[in-house]
Amino acid sequence: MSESENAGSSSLGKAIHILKDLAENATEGVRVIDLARRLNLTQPSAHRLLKSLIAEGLVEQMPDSKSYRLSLEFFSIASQARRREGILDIARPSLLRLSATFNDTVFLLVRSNFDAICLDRVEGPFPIRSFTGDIGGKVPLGIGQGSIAILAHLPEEEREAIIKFNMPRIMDRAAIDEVDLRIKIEEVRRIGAAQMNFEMIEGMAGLGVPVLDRNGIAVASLSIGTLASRLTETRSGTITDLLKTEAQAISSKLNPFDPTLRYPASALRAAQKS
Amino acid sequence: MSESENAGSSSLGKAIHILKDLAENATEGVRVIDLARRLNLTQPSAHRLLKSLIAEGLVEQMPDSKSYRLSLEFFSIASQARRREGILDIARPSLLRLSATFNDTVFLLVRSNFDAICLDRVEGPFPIRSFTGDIGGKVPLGIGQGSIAILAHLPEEEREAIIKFNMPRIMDRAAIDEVDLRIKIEEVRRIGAAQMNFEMIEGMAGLGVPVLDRNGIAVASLSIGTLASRLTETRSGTITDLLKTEAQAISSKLNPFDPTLRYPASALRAAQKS
DNA sequence: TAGAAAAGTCCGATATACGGAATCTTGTCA
DNA sequence: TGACAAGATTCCGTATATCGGACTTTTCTA
Repeated sequence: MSESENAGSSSLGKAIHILKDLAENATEGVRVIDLARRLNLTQPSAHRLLKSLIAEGLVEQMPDSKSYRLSLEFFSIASQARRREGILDIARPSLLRLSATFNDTVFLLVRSNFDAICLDRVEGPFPIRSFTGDIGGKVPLGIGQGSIAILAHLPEEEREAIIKFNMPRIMDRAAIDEVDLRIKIEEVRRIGAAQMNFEMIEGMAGLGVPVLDRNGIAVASLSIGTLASRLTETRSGTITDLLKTEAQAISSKLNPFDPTLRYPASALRAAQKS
Repeated sequence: MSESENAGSSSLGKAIHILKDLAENATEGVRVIDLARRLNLTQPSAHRLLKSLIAEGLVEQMPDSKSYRLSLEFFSIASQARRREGILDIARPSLLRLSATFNDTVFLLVRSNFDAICLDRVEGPFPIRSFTGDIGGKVPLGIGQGSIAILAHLPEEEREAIIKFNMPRIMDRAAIDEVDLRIKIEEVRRIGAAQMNFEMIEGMAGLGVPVLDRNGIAVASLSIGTLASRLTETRSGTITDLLKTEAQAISSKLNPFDPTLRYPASALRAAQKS
């Protein structure tokens, strides 16, 4: 809020802010008044917009309470965006193979502005916690091995801009400062993989490699999440090799005419939110 | 189009129609002019709305061509809607167990208006094709075993309304008429599971059971998708039993205060689209 | 059961979205 | 390669959809 000049005006902008707010409170549902207060809307406006969103099927009112929440229809519509990149179908066999081989959970992350988004994951038998969480989960570039693997393999100029923008968000969520991050990135660039160095989540460990496009720029990453105790010195070498092999296989199948995920312009707008 | 009175007016409505159109053409991307023609918009309007959607981060313009497509940000936002029901986390262990036991792909479908939406799936080693497809996929209630399992265990009045509305959509996608469907539903109600009777997809077979709430009304279904050759007479009995056991386990863990997925009012609006 | 808080509705003023026309850009064919 | 066509983008005066204050109805709470 505060000095946002023309961002939230226009009914469309407000409606989208409502959707984002509902997403953040997806489990409990949201009352009109709280929504209005949070987004600086009048009650009538909030109500009217919610009605419109319901008419379009993106929102529904919870049967018992009066609260509103996102509809599954909305989820279903947006899920189509996942197919956007051919990479989902290309990578899935690799994920299945890797998960079966390691007996661990494997992630496919792709870059989206200043974040990495989990496009797919195949679960191993061990329960794990990760920064990205489930499919659709988002994490700033720089947090987590899969995410760092991408960040480290972006063009320098872009990488610098991302570090600058993300550093506060990173320090907010993980006990790393900029020096740590830069050392880590250098190491990742050297060995072509992000190895678990410090446990960012208690008891958890990860290992990620970038998926590069024809220009050597990262568009995605393959990573595993596992118990720290399972990522021994001896295992991690083999795991890295296998991840790299699959990443290479995916790279070679990517449509060379598929645009890489670059967002020169929208960087501005992303800076506004969050 | 045609006699839509106030549905598509209001910039919000138009913007949402754009999002839906972009979702349908997620892989290729969409040109302004095609969008405008399909949605009966003027070119400037389409363009202006797209710009607004880009400003909000829901849409992005493809770097090489001028085409527009949904952003991953949009996908990430909507993914939160998946957590809406506690059922996702409750059911996941069951899915993992079942998939490991059968060596086949297991689906969790939930009801959404006249459709079933795939909330989760765990893949087995055999490549399969299904009506619902991947997570987020949608199929009319009445097509596919998991979907029929839900339909068969809804209150009679609601079921009739759904059959009436869905029949054209069903005949459009599967070689079934209303008599077939009603016979099938009776059978499913009798044995509490939707067994593969006719191959709706060449070479594929499925088997689904409903997940009931405290009132005995279906809120979801567990189903497996497999090669027809793998669903032998002897296997299907055991599979049905295991599915039922897990479905029962899920039912008992569902929060009894969680509202069931009923949509009495929004049925109207759903009838307008599609 | 009364009082308060939230939900939902109405309506006139006005800010905002609309689309025709003009301009710029991209693609195509001779 | 140049010139034409189709599409993308911008401009701007006008019509209209949106806005919020005030009001009614419903739900919560003590």
